[in-house]
Amino acid sequence: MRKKSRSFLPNGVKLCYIKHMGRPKNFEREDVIQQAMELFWLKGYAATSLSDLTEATGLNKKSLYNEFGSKEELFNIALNAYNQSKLRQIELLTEEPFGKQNVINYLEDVAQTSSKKGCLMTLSIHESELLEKEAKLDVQKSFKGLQGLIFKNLSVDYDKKKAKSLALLMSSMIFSIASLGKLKVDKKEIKSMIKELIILL
Amino acid sequence: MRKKSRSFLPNGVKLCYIKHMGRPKNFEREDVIQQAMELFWLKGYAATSLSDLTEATGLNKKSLYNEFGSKEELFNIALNAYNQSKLRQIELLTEEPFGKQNVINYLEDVAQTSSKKGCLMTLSIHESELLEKEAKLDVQKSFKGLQGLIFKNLSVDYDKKKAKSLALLMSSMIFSIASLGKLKVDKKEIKSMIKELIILL
DNA sequence: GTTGTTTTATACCGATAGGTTACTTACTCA
DNA sequence: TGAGTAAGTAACCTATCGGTATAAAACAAC
Repeated sequence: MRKKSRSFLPNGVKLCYIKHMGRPKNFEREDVIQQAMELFWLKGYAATSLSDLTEATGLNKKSLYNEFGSKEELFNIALNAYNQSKLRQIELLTEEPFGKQNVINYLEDVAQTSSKKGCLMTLSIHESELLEKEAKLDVQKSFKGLQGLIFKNLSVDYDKKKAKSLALLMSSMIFSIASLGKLKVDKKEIKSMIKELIILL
Repeated sequence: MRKKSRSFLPNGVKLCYIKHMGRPKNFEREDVIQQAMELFWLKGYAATSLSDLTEATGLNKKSLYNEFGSKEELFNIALNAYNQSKLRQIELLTEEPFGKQNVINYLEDVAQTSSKKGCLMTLSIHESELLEKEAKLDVQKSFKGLQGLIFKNLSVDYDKKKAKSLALLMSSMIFSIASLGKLKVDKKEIKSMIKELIILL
């Protein structure tokens, strides 16, 4: 009888099986997010259609909507994943001791990893007229976060006013680099450019 | 008789009247281009629909197509007009004598005129995956032109290698500034930022 | 095997995209 | 005035947009 086999559980409590009921999904959520991210990154939000997404991910529309709710929500999730993927780079700005060397390391890494695909966050900023508040706030917050971290590092070496201006300059270099990437400017040239910039520090 | 009144013309040559035949247009081509430009500038190519364009310009679809051929062609023309409108700024880089002061003047003007709408060229770069060759080449050419002019000015004060890197840095600031504009960063901050940058020169 | 649950495939929805057709209107020319 | 021409209007075209309804398929529990 069932009662015997579950007698170790309190009344009303059921076993929670790892395997869920119903037909199993035949996709990995993280993979799908990754693929969607690549697509949005390449084409932007407006120009990426549901057909593009279903084609790239292998999922059909219904499954996409079951999993993510809407194109917009999927975009927000993808944008988030993109920002997460940049965390390693950002962490260069949290190394002890704080100071301008962290900023130099960060900028050199950004130049080194610059891509011909540009940068999803930069793209989103320019598309922001189409996006809902959530995505707008996301990019706003991401950039402010970066700017703040750079400011914190530069505050060690400069007075507040100068640190602020320099932080804006250094943080906004991600936009320059993203655009140069899209323009297929050689990575070597971008690195030389950054070399010149960090003379300021 | 006609012959008498046109006797001063050679045979087979007709008077070319300023007024053209048929119903006159009730729009100014330049105005329409301007309005289209503003719209593309605000929303980007992909997100600007024909309805948006007809609404903003007052022209109906047929007239738009008669005049400009297609959405893509209109965009190319608008992008061109945008670049033309930036010529005054660019001319700061052709003042005699050539030298870094020209670049400083240019950058300060770019900062001064930075807009919350960003920059149509920068937006187009990030949308370039959607655009046909013509628009791509246009932005490519525009940027190379700017970069070349800045290089020419900096070559007066620096050796070739340094001038090249500095030129890339200074020219790509238009992308940073455009993005900061879209992020609603205060113009005053942008100007302070540029103040810091030109210390390099 | 039956029942319940979840995912999948397919077909469909109204709305809108970019673009065109057919016709009317407004002008020049003679 | 009437013929010729260019521009404007509105209805229409097909394709695709983001999003859904329905039902078959694949699993767990029993």
